[in-house]
Amino acid sequence: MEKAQAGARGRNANGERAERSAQRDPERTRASILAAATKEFAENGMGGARVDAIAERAGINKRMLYHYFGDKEQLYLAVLEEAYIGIRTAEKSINLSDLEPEEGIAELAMFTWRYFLEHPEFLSLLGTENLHRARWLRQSTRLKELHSQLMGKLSELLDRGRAKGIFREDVDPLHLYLTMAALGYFYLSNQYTLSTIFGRDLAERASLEGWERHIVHVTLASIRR
Amino acid sequence: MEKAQAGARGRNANGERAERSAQRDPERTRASILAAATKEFAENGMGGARVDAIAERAGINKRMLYHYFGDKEQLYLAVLEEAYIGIRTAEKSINLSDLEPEEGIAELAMFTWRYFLEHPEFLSLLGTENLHRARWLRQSTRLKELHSQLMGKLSELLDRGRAKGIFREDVDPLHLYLTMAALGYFYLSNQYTLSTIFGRDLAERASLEGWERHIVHVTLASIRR
DNA sequence: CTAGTTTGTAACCAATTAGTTATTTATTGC
DNA sequence: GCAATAAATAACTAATTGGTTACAAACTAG
Repeated sequence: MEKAQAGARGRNANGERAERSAQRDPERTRASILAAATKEFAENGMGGARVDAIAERAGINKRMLYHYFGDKEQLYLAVLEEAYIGIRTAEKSINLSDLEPEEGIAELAMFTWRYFLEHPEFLSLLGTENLHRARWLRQSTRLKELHSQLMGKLSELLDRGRAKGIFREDVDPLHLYLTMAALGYFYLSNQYTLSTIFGRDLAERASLEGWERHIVHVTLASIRR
Repeated sequence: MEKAQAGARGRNANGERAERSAQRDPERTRASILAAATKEFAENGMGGARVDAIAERAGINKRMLYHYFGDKEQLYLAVLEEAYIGIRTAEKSINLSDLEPEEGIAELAMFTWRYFLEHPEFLSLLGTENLHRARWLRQSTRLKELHSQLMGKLSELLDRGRAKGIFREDVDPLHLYLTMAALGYFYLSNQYTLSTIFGRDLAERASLEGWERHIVHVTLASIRR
């Protein structure tokens, strides 16, 4: 091509950013690298992911990937951090304090299940990261505070249920969260081997709906007095 | 080295195999390749595992690996099949028919948990295989019959408990197995990220024992009338 | 004892891979 | 308008990787 078109460039009358030039757009480039990397790492793991494949999926030159993220490992960590921020941010938006304790627990259990169902790449990334014993996650500083909020919410629901006399005295909020998460995570992340060896398609709509009800049932049964 | 020592070779007086030559021993070579491959695939996944690393771990020449197993993918499938045979074989040895229904379920839940705890490589292999949507497991023919036995055992326990009036009417044996497996699998396979984000070491002895009790409690609570 | 087969080794190869260099083009602060 | 800087491309490289070739030693059947 020759010179740039005068069309979509610079700032508009209000001094705000106009729509970016088709030729240069750092934010969009960065975002598309991150999105492409999320897919590639989720599908192939850290060891199986290919930097060239990420560049191609993102429609950018490989050099840009190193420009924005340093190297493959830092890119992977950025992907992982963004994935955690995604679920914890979505969690924030559910309001549990208006609900009865049992309803609140059920709501959180269903939220977790549905989030896992709609974000298979999150599950894959967790699997990959654990394969490597949290080697990269442990380097991340800015994640821990995200999780104390979740524990706080659960503790509050448990306290209210205990005061009402409907929940057991000795429920550990971490155990409760792990129970809900385990039931959703295992079913979805292992659906391929499970469907194969048990000869039942776990991805069918009816099976998925049945498992959601099962999760709520098991979770509540485990904490009721 | 020069000529072979006459020492440990050929057959003994009874015509049986004597202890193998130090120089040639196909069975031992094959077994050590399989053991080394199990470790390498479990630690690094299919994409991250290195054929050279397997050969080195096994203390054999890489050529032998191709001689016995064809290529990397067939070796991986052999590792996976052996891992499944391992757990299903161990399961066979527990006798549930002498136990009361509740005890039987508890026994199976504890067995599953302990097997997972003692065979982390099995969990890793499942994770890797599911990352690839059971691509290799689906090619395996000889695995399905292994699993119908397990379902049979569970159905029998559930029937007896239902007849006794202590279990609910509508329990799906597959759901029951998935519940026990999910609680063990998730805790162990995700222990590294979970310990990191929640700031609690899930591998501590007391935590592990607490989780075993939790699994039994949740499993039984979910099926009791 | 010997020819054929199996088990084993060492060195090699073509393809792939993470990361770089050299260079050009667009954008921005002054 | 213009120098400085940021964004982008294409081509390259050194190391690694899965798989192979050529060859040698050990075992077995007749």
